[in-house]
Amino acid sequence: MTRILVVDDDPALVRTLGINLRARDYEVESAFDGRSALQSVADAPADLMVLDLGLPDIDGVEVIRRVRTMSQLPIIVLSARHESDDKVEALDEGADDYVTKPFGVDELLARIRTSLRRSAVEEPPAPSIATADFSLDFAERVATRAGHPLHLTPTEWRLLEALAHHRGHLVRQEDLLFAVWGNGYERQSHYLRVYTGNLRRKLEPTPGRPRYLQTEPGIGYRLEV
Amino acid sequence: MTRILVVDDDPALVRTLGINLRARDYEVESAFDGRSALQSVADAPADLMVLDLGLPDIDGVEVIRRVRTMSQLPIIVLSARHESDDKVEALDEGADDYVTKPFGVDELLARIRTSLRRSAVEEPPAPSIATADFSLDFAERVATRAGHPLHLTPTEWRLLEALAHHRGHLVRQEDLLFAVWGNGYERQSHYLRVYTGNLRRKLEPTPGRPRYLQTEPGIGYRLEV
DNA sequence: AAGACGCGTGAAGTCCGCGTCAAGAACGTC
DNA sequence: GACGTTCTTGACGCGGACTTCACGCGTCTT
Repeated sequence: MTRILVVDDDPALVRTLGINLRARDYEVESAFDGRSALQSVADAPADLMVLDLGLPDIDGVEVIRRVRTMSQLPIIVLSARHESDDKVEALDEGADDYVTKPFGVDELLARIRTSLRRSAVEEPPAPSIATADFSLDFAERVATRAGHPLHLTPTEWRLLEALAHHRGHLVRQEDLLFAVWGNGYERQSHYLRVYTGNLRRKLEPTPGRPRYLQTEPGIGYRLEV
Repeated sequence: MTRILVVDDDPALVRTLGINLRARDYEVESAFDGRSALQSVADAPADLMVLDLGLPDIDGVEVIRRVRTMSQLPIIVLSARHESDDKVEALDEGADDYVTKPFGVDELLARIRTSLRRSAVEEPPAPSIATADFSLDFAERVATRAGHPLHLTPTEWRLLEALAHHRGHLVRQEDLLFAVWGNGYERQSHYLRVYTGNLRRKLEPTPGRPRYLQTEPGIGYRLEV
């Protein structure tokens, strides 16, 4: 199991990021300041580190410097600042990649995959789903309905993926929005209404009476299989 | 970030090389003699090594020999014009490529890319493919279309190989780019558009409506046989 | 009972990614 | 040094995907 250490002083971001990473079958560890991040690396280094540069106690670049004295694990830096000074400095100190906030999970996941591949850690597999009415293969991106191939758009796949990883469990709107559209969209629940509608129209035998994709009003959605 | 170790006793050369490599987003480490080069490899081996054979302290070939006891990282040898004996010897000891001084930076960069690519994807050639419309023999690098020989460029072969290696499965854009163009090109999906277009024009019976090389928008491509 | 709220649906306008063409640069060959 | 091939990069059109809005309906609140 691939372990990822997320370091950020924003608890909300750490939480949503953690949920999304766990949904991809990564094992997630979190730290909210530089000190505990360093402690974590010293104790049991993860396979990859996602590090916010703006930490309360220690400067982010300094964290990188100290981590590098202990481990060569890939570091992906997050920063709200657009100044390239930080970027250059962080990369010089040994960061592997850089993502500016706000960012989409997809972008971060892609960079995580790339960094892990460079450090020769294999990525976790994606699950598949098969019901009486449809089947979904996330690795191959193939969906069938009554034996016939079914076309799903990229956004529909992303939403389904976020739901499928927590199959049987309630997924909050904010988490779905973050998983599919990235942060900064926490309030725009129109998206979810439109795309859950699309999915039900394509997957459910009776879209008006959903059997698999269920609504939890005010909270979120649940994929029941 | 890919790290390259440059070893040469000429500070001016090390400096200009460093500038050019950093401009290409490589991380550069330098050493001016064999001893510190070996030290560097022992401490934290880079992803690739550029090594001048004429070092002040240890013979270049000897450096290669000792490096090979520690690491399999690609080694590109720099040598002055006349010493062809050294070149052969260096290759025998496990160097991957050589460049004779004086050389162009572009030439060295090209060889660096090639070596990194080789070391990253050390895969056996994909097995042959034969369909109703064309046949591909990767070991022999021979393609035919309707019985007639068909010419494919090196890049087209590499792309086809990357696809054929996972035939029937979805291959992500990032993976294709990495396999064909090497590090640092993960985001330039323009290449893929051009070269998938080339391949379809040469292989598909109706390039406008691909039967074998299929697009998964936003994700990647799939070779269906 | 009336209003507020959230969800589902359809439809319009915009945007984005893909495929295509073409020109210039780089490379290898003679 | 000239030529042909290959690679790289830019521009552009097109179709599908996304975003956004308006509206109807059901449920919950007061």
